[in-house]
Amino acid sequence: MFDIFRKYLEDKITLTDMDYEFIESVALFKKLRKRQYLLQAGSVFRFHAFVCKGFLRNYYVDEKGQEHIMQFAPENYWTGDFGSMNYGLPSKYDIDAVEDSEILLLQKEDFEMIRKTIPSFNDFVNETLKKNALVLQERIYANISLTAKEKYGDFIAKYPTISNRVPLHMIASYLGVSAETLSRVRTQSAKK
Amino acid sequence: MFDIFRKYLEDKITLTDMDYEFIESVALFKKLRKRQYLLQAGSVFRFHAFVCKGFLRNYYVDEKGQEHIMQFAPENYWTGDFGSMNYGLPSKYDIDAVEDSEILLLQKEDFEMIRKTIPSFNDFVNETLKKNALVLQERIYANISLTAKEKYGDFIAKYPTISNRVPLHMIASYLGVSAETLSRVRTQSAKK
DNA sequence: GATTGATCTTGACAAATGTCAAGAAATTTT
DNA sequence: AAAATTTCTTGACATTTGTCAAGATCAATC
Repeated sequence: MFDIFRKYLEDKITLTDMDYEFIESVALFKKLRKRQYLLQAGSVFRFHAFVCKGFLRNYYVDEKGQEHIMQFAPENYWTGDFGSMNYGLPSKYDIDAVEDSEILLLQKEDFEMIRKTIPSFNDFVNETLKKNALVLQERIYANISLTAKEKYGDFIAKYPTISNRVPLHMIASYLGVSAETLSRVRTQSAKK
Repeated sequence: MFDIFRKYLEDKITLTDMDYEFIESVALFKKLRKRQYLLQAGSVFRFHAFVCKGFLRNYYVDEKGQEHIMQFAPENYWTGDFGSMNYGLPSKYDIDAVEDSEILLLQKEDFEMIRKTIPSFNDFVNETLKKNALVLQERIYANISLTAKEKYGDFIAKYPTISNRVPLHMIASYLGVSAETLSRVRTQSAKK
């Protein structure tokens, strides 16, 4: 399972074998069956989670019991909870597996240690955080500017592979639109 | 003007006088009158901008000419455009002054240099990026989950000082709601 | 302090989206 | 293969939100 993570890193930065050995020595691995939780709201989560295989989702359940999907995390994506990680607070989010998955976990402290001792890893983290900010920004733009139809179009254009892998109601939840509206929007688009 | 920035940094990290001297030596300063642009869509912007005084907004103008506010930046906030900065692309956003403002600018290269030579500054950048991600996440949550009324309540609860400083139609634009709806929502809330 | 421009409110109506419910279709489990 | 579960679609209707237009209020400028 570590191979996948190593390949991911090799694609971004150059590390020595020793670096990799160290990272591997502190990495934890976890297999999740479909629908199994990686994190349940209410508990503290102090890991950086990297998806080697499968598909996770990060979502919030409101008082009415409605799920609001904050993030989709397929292979080669990171997930977790910055809030819980940084402030040691109980998480407000659930993370579970949409498909059977294999996850690599790095404890906050180990991750920080790696970041501080390997400059190129630090740059990579920085870069990743900036890219993440860009992605979030684009999502905000879509949220505040587009119609339901446009949101759906934007989503499948940006994430064709994700939209094939998850049920429509999850995309609806991610976009902040009802599943019925999304279903209508889609058949309407297909007609043209 | 540098004093303000120095105070801001002193509050977060400990640097030597030499560090500050170096930072000051590369910093640029800019005064903006109300409505003046710091950045116009179409041009490349390779600065980190820190607001010492005043109030900026970062927004997108769509094909229909509608403004969509991506960020409010009052004193002690950073603004800029990650996309343009990192990829050297023409910006899609406008940034202008909502009030007369004083801005400190750090060129991308200088900023990177500071980050790489001063470890605590690097940690600070990292920390700031993570906090930024949290803020964006919360905004996404509000966008996909709340009604117009709840969005407004959430906004004034989170940003009481901002909501007093900007016209209602800008808050509406930030929230992705029409100004009329927001006006109604507000009088309706006041009645109760 | 008169004028101008910006901001805010309100009404009437239109359009978009949500809700509820039921059944069809597809997928998974047994 | 049958049963169970999940997903998707569709209709009818309610609700929310947007649009357009007009006037009122407020603030800035000369």
